[in-house]
Amino acid sequence: MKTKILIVEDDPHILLGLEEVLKSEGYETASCNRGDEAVAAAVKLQPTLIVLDVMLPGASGYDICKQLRAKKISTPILMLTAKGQEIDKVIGLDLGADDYVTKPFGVRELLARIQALLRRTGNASEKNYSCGPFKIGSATIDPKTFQIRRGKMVEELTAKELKLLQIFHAHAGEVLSRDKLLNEIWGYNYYGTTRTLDQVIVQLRKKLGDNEPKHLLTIHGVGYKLAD
Amino acid sequence: MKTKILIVEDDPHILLGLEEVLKSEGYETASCNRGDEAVAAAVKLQPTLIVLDVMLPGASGYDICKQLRAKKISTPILMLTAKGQEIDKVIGLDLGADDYVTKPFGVRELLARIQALLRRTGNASEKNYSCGPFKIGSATIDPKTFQIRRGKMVEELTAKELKLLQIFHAHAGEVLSRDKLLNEIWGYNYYGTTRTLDQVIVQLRKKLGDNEPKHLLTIHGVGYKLAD
DNA sequence: TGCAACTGTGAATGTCCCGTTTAAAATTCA
DNA sequence: TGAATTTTAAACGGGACATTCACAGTTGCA
Repeated sequence: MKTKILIVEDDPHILLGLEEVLKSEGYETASCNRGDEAVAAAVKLQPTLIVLDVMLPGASGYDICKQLRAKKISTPILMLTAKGQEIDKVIGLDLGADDYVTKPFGVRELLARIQALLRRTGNASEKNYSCGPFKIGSATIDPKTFQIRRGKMVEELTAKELKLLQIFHAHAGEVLSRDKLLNEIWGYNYYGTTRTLDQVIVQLRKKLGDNEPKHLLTIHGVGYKLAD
Repeated sequence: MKTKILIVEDDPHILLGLEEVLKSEGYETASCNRGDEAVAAAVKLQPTLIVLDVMLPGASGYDICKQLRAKKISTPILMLTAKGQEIDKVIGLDLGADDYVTKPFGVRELLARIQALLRRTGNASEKNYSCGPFKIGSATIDPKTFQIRRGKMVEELTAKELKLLQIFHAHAGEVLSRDKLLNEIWGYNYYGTTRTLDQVIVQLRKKLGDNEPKHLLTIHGVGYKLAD
């Protein structure tokens, strides 16, 4: 089944652009250019995801968010906000939007966020990372408890550490570039240094007892790979 | 291969500053100070990324964006805009710029954004070649894991070794000149000796178990070719 | 056959990437 | 708010890989 995206946007220029881009990516699109019709459209069309402008005739994006959540509709919402608009309110739990993009935004960023959102909410075409325990070398990782066990040693994992382990596990044996890992874990607009990743690797090698290293291998100039 | 950045900027002050900064960061730079020459320059120079001022003599940054995208050139574009310029609606969708920085901007911010842009546009150098395993003689090469297997022998490949193998495989049977190989792997302005290539060939023959040699054949005075 | 140009290869050198430590900043939690 | 934890940043040394060197071996051609 195709993923259906509802776009609520009054500027015809942007709307057309969005539709074109999303269609070219294989999404099915529907649109709505008035705020006061958006809720009805969402109910009727049952989209997988909603892209919602904040400034709209009829009703603001904020209102729509609230109304949808009030109706117990939990469709993921990606907000479009202009720079300077108060975004604090948008992402908070009180409104229920799941992510936001500030205009002007790049096509790639938008797509990345849509994908991320779909993935997070479990509607992704790609697989989610499993929640069951798995092993790396002699260590057992349990995503549910954020713990890593090795013999009788038990240690806690941080969110980033766990995620990195899950990615490695899902792509066991494959070489994963630093860039790819950074994108996967830190998101598509992370402006930090690439050394941050090393730090997590260091911690993981310690917790895995991987001193040689035998499991988290460095591929010089490229990235890392997991060898069981 | 060095990352090449094309700077399109008419203010010589800013241009020089940008060039200096980017060069000191290890980027290769090219520049263009007229809008109406920018598209041609981008086509000719094939930069990895374009830094594009909005206000330009000849043609505006907006136009250049459009023209490039119309030509299906998807080089990532970082826009330079003055404060107050109306970029909101235009920059993102219908124009296809990927990010922007408002003047005056800090060097750190600019560099961070360039890095982020390069990262998220996935500048993996070996992206063009297929990712599935392939065979050369009795050896199996797996690009995903950077490994070469021959019977029960498994060895690791370096990035350059893998890339060279992929090129040979993509042009199996063809004679590839040293110059062509050097250009493909080291980039179009590499001033090193041609002996560097030989060294990689030596390593590969070892890892392929190609002693005679039977697979990586030397074409005297020209280059090499792969015979399966 | 002999010369000149080209190539193979081990070893020396150089360069840049990564590992690691330390500390600061951000975040969480009490 | 302040302590504890997590995340990010900066700095530096070691080491892996890339490159060059030197010389022997090979090829092509007159």
